[in-house]
Amino acid sequence: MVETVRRFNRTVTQRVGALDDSYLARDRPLAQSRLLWEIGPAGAEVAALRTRLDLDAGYLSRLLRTLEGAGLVVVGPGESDGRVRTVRLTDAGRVEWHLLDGRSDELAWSVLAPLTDGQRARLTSAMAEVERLLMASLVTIGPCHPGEPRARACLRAYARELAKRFDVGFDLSRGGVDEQELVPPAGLFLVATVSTEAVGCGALRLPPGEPAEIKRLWVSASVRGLGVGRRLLGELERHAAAAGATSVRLDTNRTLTEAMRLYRAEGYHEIPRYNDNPYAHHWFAKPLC
Amino acid sequence: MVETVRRFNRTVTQRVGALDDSYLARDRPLAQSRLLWEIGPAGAEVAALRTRLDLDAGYLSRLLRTLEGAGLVVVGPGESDGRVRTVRLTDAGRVEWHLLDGRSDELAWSVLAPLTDGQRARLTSAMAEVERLLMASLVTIGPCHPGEPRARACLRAYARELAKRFDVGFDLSRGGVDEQELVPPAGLFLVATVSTEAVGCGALRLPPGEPAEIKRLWVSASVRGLGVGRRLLGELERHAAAAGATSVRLDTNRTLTEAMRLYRAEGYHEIPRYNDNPYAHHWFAKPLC
DNA sequence: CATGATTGCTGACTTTAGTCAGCCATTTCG
DNA sequence: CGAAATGGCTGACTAAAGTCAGCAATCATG
Repeated sequence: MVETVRRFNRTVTQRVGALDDSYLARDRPLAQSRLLWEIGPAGAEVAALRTRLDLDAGYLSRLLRTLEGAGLVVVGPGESDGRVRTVRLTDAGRVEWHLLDGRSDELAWSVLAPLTDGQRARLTSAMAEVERLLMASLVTIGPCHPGEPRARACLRAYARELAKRFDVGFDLSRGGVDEQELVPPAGLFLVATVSTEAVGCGALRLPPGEPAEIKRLWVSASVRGLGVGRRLLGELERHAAAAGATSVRLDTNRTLTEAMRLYRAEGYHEIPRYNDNPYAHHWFAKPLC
Repeated sequence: MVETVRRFNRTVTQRVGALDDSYLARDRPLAQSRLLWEIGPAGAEVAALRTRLDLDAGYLSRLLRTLEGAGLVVVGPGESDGRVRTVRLTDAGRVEWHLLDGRSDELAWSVLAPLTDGQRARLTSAMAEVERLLMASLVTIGPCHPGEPRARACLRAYARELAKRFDVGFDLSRGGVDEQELVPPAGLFLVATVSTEAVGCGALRLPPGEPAEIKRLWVSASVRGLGVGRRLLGELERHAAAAGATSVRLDTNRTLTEAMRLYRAEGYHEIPRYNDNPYAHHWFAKPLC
């Protein structure tokens, strides 16, 4: 199995990667093309680009200056936060972007073209499988101080999503969870990351004299369905058990049906209301062995 | 389908590629590590490294000088051809190579580790499938003057292989094929390549007044079983038909059983001896529609 | 043995990529 | 309000990657 993975890494990653890069880097340096592509017709925030492409702030700034100099993008002030700047493609930039997009299509087609129909179907389904499983295995889960940027990014995304899904909106500060409660030994905050991007989180409170409680369980849409939520939940439970808890409990909103499915599948059962969280409709608990 | 291939290229190629590179490039620059790895415990010829890694001759030379300076390799004279130099790892180089090898194993295992047994099995079989089909689709077939380096490399490999397989050895010059006969309009020489490496060839003679003849059909062991021989044969037949030939014929040695299987599968039937090729035991022909 | 092709090496570059410290503007928090 | 944190920009770097022309050794061939 290890041998298969190694062969795959060697041939596929190297060869296809090189081909891909050479297609992208035809008119301008690779980093510029990649950045231009990543900005996209919808525009993007500079901070988001930095984490997605894992670039040094100075280097990114310089790249943006070059693209701006070439008349391909404009960097303007952010919408809500004046420090976060947003990049948009100009008309010329949009033309370039479509050119890159076309090349990407062309490259993809050149892979499919020499194959028979049957081979094509087998190749694409195998590719989808590899991508899915690889993504799942590239997710690493580890503890993180809730004040760290990665944790903050998760909590922001968590709040943004709940605000969108709840009929009444959502305000993180009304959750009644103090940051200090999520630092060992009083609790734990876990973050799931893919390369440098945070794609999920989960928190555990260990209030003395009360059962352990799970809060802030969130998984980014980009990795949903790969078992990340399950892994986060399991890690939190393991930590709670190690700290001596005999059970964990949690609350949830009626709109979060996937979450409730997960809880039930993992052995949680519904219990009566145990707090006055204004956003909660259901309360669950699970005994720890 | 195109969308699937694009997603695959984007996520897998980028992310795994970057991870792979960061593992390799821990103690020394990436290019040096890659080169060291490619040399391997068995050593390699400089010319072979250049085509495999697609490097500039000057750059490669410099990289070798650096590795030599670090006491990891020794560059010595070639065996048969005094111009082609061979690189071998020193004891220190072998240690480094094993370190890289170990890291590669480690990386592969880190991909498998977070998955369940079932997921692992699915991932590795999907990887093998992708690799196979991708390799097949990255093979490009095109005409090439038989004097070009790529063609010469193929013919050398062809001769080397036949010399190994025939009981009586093999001498290309006794084949009775003149280079000029394989240049349009008198004939055709096709080469199959993956990125810059030649992995197969096939030749067509169109002697006036005689049936067309296929010669020098060879496929590198690295891509055998992916239909490259079939594609080469088909291209040659198509060219022969376009040139007005109504049939093609060829001869082969009794030790080349896979080749004979291919010929029969493609509609060739055995015919009586039509030439005095000292290496031939069987003669085949196929009518062209 | 003279000639031309092949192979590799070296010097002298240019371009890309990446890093780090310091600065300023904006926002958040006490 | 002031202090601290955050986000981005610039200058001044270093290192790596890649290119090109010219040279020397070796080999194939007439």
